[in-house]
Amino acid sequence: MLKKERHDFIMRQINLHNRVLTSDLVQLLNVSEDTIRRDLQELVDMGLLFKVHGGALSKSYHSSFDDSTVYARDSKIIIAKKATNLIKDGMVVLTGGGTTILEFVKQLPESIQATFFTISPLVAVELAKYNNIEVILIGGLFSKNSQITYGGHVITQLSEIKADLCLMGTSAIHPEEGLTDTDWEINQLKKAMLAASKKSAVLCISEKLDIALRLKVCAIESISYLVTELDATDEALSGYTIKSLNIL
Amino acid sequence: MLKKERHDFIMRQINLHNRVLTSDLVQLLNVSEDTIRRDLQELVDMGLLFKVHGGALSKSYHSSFDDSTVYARDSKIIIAKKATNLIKDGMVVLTGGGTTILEFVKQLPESIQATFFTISPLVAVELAKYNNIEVILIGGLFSKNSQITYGGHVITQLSEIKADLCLMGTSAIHPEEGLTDTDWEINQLKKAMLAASKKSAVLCISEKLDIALRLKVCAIESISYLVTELDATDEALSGYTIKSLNIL
DNA sequence: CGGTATTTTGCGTGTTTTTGAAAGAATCAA
DNA sequence: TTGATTCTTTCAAAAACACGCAAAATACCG
Repeated sequence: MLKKERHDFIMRQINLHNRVLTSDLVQLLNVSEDTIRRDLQELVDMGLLFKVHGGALSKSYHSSFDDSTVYARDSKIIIAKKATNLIKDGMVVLTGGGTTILEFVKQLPESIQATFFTISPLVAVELAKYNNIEVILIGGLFSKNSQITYGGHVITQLSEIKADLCLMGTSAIHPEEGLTDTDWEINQLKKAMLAASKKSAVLCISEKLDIALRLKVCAIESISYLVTELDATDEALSGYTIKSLNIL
Repeated sequence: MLKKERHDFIMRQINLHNRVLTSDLVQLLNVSEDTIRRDLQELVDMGLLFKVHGGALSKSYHSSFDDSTVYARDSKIIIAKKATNLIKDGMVVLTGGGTTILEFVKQLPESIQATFFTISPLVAVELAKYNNIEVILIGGLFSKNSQITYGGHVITQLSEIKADLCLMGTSAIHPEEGLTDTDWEINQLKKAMLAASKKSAVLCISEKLDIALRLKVCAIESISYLVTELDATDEALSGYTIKSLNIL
């Protein structure tokens, strides 16, 4: 393999994952550590990446440090990590959009092997960084507010698929009223997503608990998993302890 | 074997595999290393390939490399600005993906009112920033390399729409060979996109001119506009001056 | 046809680039 | 702190390279 091709390979890895480990590259490219180190140094000299102990980072990663703008990011990371346990190799998963789902994708283990359907372009792009995940983006009208596809076309396509698990963020959840929403289109969409999956998991930060909005998506009996940043035994979750709903 | 034959042979190898090793050529062509080196140098001087230690690479191969810094960004901005003149209020536009298209979107006037179909999630997200643009994302399998949707589902949907203008980036364009590509799926996709539009514009940085790859998309007669960073009267564009093709 | 210029090619020589190994310093994680 | 990993520096061998030269082939011209 030519040096230029190695550089190319490394840059592709960087652009894909925003980071790269020296040791991984040694294995993948089958050359000595020294060669990789020299390659990385040359790429640094060209100003294409950023070297750290153990590997290298994307230059743009440095600037994307303003992830702090994501509201309640710490909580969402906890939720995301818990949710990754639901994904097993070989699964077919359907996901919505939103920052929590996006965080969930980032927390997935590197080696996971699965098929993901999603209505969120941003989630699709993030999922594409995993080698063993097949990504199918469901197309349709693109919503400027929620950055997901919606509308009749999306719902038609959802009716044609059957996933093992549906992962969605939530606007509001309530023990009696179940999942609720304010937007008619989003409401329809969520119903269609639930109908397209055998099981469903709702990712929900604790402050959205015990709230009911105008439009009902489904009862909490229709949900299989509720994932919050709280401990499963937490007082605030007592209203949700029914047999069909796993809290984690 | 004549020199010209060797050159042709080398170029065929390059277009086929995107790369070639000096040592391989020595064996295949049964000449000395020096001869091969001289051949490669001459092809470089003609601007047909890219020489590296150990062999040579295709000029278009170069493209996947600099995604982070966006290769030849200045040129792409010039192209993008020119291309925005093609968009009129009320138009239905179909776009592909790639950094040039993305730059084009960023250069659009704030007030533009139009409908955009796209196979690129990133383009969709960028388009969504415009209030008066309706965005329809065409869904399907998501390609990790090119960050666009592809496959049979995309092509089926493309067959159902009719746009006024199709905007696409390009891997290679040649006066006789027309638009060409190396990837079968992308090739099919581009054909479908062209078929779905009344007119078509190709955005192309000058270094992709006069290159022919393995798979043909269409003849240059099928293209309505060719947008490069060069002046329309530039020498390098002389081979493309046919009646049906507007150069800008 | 003969003689001269030009091109092409291969070879020898010396230089540069690339790569891996070794040794010791620096860094990290527990 | 201690042990393990990772880094840096230095060195050596192999591969690839550039340059000049000369033989062979080809083209050109009177």
